Amino acid sequence: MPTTNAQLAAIFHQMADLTEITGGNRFKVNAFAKSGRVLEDMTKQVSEIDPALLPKVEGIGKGTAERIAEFLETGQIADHQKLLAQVPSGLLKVMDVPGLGPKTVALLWNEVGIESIDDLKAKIETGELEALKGFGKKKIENILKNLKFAESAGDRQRIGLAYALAIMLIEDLKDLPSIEKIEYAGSLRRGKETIGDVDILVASSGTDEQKKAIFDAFVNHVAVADVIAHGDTKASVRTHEESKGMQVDLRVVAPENFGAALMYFTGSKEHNVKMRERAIAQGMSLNEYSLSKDGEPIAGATEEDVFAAMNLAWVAPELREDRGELALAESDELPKLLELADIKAELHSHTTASDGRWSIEENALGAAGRGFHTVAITDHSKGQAQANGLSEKRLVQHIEAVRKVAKKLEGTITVLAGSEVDILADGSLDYDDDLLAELDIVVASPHAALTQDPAKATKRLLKAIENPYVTIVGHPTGRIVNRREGLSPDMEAIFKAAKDRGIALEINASPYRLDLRDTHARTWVQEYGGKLAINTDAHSEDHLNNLRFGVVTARRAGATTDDVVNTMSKSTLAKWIKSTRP
DNA sequence: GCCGTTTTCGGCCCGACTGTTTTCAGTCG
Repeated sequence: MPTTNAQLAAIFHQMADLTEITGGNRFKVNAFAKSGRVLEDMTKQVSEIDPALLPKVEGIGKGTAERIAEFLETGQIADHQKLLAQVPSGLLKVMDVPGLGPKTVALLWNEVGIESIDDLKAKIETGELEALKGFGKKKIENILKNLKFAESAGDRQRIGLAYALAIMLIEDLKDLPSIEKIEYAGSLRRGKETIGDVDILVASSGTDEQKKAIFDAFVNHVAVADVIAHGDTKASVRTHEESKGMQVDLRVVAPENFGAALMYFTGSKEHNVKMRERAIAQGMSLNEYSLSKDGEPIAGATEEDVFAAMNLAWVAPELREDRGELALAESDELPKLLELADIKAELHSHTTASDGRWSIEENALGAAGRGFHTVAITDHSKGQAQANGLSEKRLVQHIEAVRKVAKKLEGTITVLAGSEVDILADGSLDYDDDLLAELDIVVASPHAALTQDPAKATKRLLKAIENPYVTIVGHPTGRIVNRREGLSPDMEAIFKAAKDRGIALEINASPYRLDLRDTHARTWVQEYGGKLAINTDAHSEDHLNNLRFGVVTARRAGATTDDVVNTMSKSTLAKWIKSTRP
């Protein structure tokens, strides 16, 4: 996300929090938060959008448009500054402590003068909090526990970790008697790159006794460190450090409610709000149990039932972000999203020649084992010395070795000799064109100088895209989820140039990368009609399992099989690669 | 503050769990 959009998004989120603490209009709070969310999702720099069109963007009205203009002109927003002046800055951190919301924080501030986390700790120590109305022993104990957690735990975790945790729990619970269905929901099901907590939903028509057994198994699971809540229909736990202390919520519902519950817990929250408003407009009401009319349930067993009863096509979870999906569902114009099984080629993978942990042949057979018709061996170029990148001389030998394996495996899988060639800081590539011409396919990726400013980054990537031998730009921004921001180039300029060249931009499927990210991929596909390449960047067999994360990211972008080069038939793919080269 | 095929004014989603309550407010998702 470009810096300005990120700054603005943060300001609007903060205005929402501050307005909440000061007891402002709660609908205004929602509106501020919505503006923040919309800004986060934008690919285009807000400064490049015609100010007259800005209020037309859903979630941004006259007020927000004016504030954005004010920020672009002066670098700050007066209303934001006014709110900041009213509320001690440390209070916002206090609100981040789980269990402490705006009402409690305001009370702590107004009644005992707590203005920061340190104040909170001190007042608990002196026992002043116990005198407050509504503050019992248990509540204070919980605050202490949550303070500790807030200090040690990170925010959201990468999807790879959350997915592994969810699958482990589901595997360990699914055979309990009376469990009819069990699925993960939440942002994990929507395929977001990071997950706040894991939601697991169970359908059961079992006895109270059997349901109790399900919850008992859950809260006593070996991965569980702490039980946060444990009721008759719902339990929440915190996991051990191996799973980064992630929170997991388990919910058990009757089978006739499973679909409505799955929708509810899959979210997003914003999508759900739109669905409920829509139900009301149609004279019905929707909750996590069913869609009902005049108090009588009319749908709930499956998601399809509920959507159909509201005259909507079923919306894939990845699209449930309140980005216009309901309008498309109403007119039955939702894209037919690509599926994991549609992927038939891996176009970016490594071997022991550079930093992979498997041979050329193991790699090729691994890809063949997944049902792929083509694999490209793309080891690192010489600039990646720490990854044992190939010198020109070694690359020539490597090409030979790949061709030998290719010949041996003829009829099993097509093996392409390629390279993941470094895009150097100035945009030149790490090998000369003469050498690149010898390869079947070139993935060009940035690896170093990932903190350069946006203007330089844009120039750098544009120069690489101009190279006639580049077929795919690999992990275009070089970001690492939750760790490194990576490049923030002018994505629109990149898209335009890549589209003109007819090359593909990669969604690197590693849960550490997911680069392009969903919002970029969405613009690339929806607005430019650009081609995506979804690659695992496999350094070993198990990395091929990451493909699912690349696919859900592409699905979040609304991508169909037509948008993704890895879904092409063998001959079409070969033709397409040729078409990108001189 | 945002929004509109019942609306440019007057609405704006819904339920479980907890802790502290003796009937409910706050938080969370």
